[in-house]
Amino acid sequence: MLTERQLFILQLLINDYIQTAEPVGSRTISKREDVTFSSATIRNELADLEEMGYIEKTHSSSGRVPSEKGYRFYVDNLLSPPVLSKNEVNNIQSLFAERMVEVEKVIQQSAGILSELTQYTSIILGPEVFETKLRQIQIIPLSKDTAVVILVADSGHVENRTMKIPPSVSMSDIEKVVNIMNERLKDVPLISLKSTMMKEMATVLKKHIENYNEVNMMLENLFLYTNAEKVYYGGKTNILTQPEFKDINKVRLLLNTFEQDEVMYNVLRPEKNGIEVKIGQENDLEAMQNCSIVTADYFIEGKRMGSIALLGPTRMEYQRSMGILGFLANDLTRTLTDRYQSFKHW
Amino acid sequence: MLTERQLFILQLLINDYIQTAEPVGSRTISKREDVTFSSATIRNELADLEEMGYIEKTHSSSGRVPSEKGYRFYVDNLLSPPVLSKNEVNNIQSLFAERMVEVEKVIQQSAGILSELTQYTSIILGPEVFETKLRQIQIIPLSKDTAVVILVADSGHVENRTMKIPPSVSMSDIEKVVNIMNERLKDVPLISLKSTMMKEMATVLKKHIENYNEVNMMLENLFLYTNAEKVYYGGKTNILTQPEFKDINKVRLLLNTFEQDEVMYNVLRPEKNGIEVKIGQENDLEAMQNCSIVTADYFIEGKRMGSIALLGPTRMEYQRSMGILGFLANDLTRTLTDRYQSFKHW
DNA sequence: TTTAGCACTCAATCACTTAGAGTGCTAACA
DNA sequence: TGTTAGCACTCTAAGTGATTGAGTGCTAAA
Repeated sequence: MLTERQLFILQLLINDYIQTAEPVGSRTISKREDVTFSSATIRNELADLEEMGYIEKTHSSSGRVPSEKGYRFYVDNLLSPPVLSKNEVNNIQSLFAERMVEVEKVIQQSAGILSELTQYTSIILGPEVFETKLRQIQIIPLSKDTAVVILVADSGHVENRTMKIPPSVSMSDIEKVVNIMNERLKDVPLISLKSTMMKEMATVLKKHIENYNEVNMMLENLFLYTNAEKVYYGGKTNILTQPEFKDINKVRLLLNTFEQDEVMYNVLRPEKNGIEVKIGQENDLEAMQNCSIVTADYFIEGKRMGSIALLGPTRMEYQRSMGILGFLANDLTRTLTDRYQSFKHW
Repeated sequence: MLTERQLFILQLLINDYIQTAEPVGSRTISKREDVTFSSATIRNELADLEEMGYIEKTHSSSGRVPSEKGYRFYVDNLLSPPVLSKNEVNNIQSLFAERMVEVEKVIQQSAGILSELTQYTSIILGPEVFETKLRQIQIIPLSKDTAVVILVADSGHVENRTMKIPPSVSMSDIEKVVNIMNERLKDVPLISLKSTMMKEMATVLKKHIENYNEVNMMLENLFLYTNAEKVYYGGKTNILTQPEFKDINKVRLLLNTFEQDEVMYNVLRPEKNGIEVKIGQENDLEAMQNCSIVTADYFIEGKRMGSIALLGPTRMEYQRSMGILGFLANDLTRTLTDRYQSFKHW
């Protein structure tokens, strides 16, 4: 168990290190005005804290640096509830005051604000297709053997893909299929479009359509990609300003990871509700083992729709980051729920 | 005027420097088996070449490095017509053999291949809206005051935006507007949609629509953004492996530039036809003044549709890059023209 | 005109020193 | 018994000087 004083010293040390990125020595701590005991006492305490694994030395005569265990303890036990500055609150609220029409834009802007306020990299996972439902499906022919299929979701999200039409399938068949789809698939969640289609439509299609097999193949291809959520970034290169990223190879590794959406999905899919912090090695990805990620979820009508995150060095301003992130997640939840209800109850 | 031998030496020097990234000395050159004269002779020649500004020293007793003038001369006069290896040709052609349906995908894959073959960063400017024409316009209501507008171009390109509908405008009005638009705006190039609309539709609209002013405002907003071409990247971080990018600030500057599409449009819009090379300071952007860019255009039915580019250090493998780029531009032109014709003559 | 030879320059590297920040330990003190 | 002053010790960072080697420019001879 840690004594009061050890807690205090650990807190001071981590705060100092977060600011300076330099190992913190006993003298530095003792010079603070709210510290009454001497550097020698602090040395003793530091030795104990080190023995317990909360702090480390970079070399035998260096100051101390928080270990990951130390950060974990700090985040779990030593943070006071975050207070946002007026400026920060204004910044965020003026964003939502704008009442932008497009969800994509709201999210992109949120990412921008997050990274601007924190100087870290912000990552937002767009609303999951999970909950959005099909509003309408349309097919527009482009040439004798290609057409564009357009799916409109009730969230206003539009997806389109170009597809090849086998020669054996006639345009009137296609029209029939589309009509049937619009009847049967309306309000089906995008995510289960494929399975619902296979179940619900097979018999109907067989009855009305000549070339059932070709059509079926075509439709299978159409819904092949569960077109996953988009990942939005703000301040992608902000993280490069951190001294821990002077090594260009780390940078490359990280930036490459950013490009792989599938990988990022997993990074952002939090394991528990609320604000979650992953510190250093707690991240599975090699590229992120010098980083910490703070994630929060946003909701629509109480259902989790996506998440927003801040990526910084392990030496991250956790308190402030968590505060800003939580606040924005709330506003995002409120805004999107409002909007969704206006769509739904229409 | 340069003598034969000076040309030869300059060529050797640049080739060597492109490979090694190290200043080249007279001895290094003299050791090559196709060099018959001594290092002392080469020193004299190097001194002359330096005086003429084709090469530089990094310090008073260092080997020589090509100047930008030197690279320029090299590119303009010393390159033999590029020969692609079988492997390279196969790689590129197997890409186009796939016959992907979506233009976006073709382009994305091209970017991938380019960066893989060259280890530089590839940048492709998607087909310009310039030549593609409107095929159909659709409006799908989302709630009582919002709707999604979908524009489908004859290239298969789909654009959509969500818009607010003023309360004074009725759904039937909207339908009328859409009908009129589909009549009048079909086959109008996307780029001139707005102006054509203003000219052609004003009188018709006034006649048929009650709230002409509101509707007009709405439409103006709709076409406000000339939704510009997309920029595709391959190997965004490849350039970081080059030794000239060990400075993290240069990296940041460059990567930030990549994020700004509008800036990149100008980078990629070439001044003349054919394969163009911009070396170092010839680039306007500060972030790219250590870089060279090779650009080539691709065409549809003889009309320029976009460009593809390779970004590397000034010490770039110009000959190979130009070869690969030109070859791919050709194939892209062929593929897209084929496809476009199948759309157009349908 | 070419080349061998030589003096000279400079960056890079290594060994060495010094300064300073930090530690751990011990002994004295409250 | 907990705290602190004092001191020896450690290690890094920064600076100095010597050495090496790759390179140059110049000169004089072939």
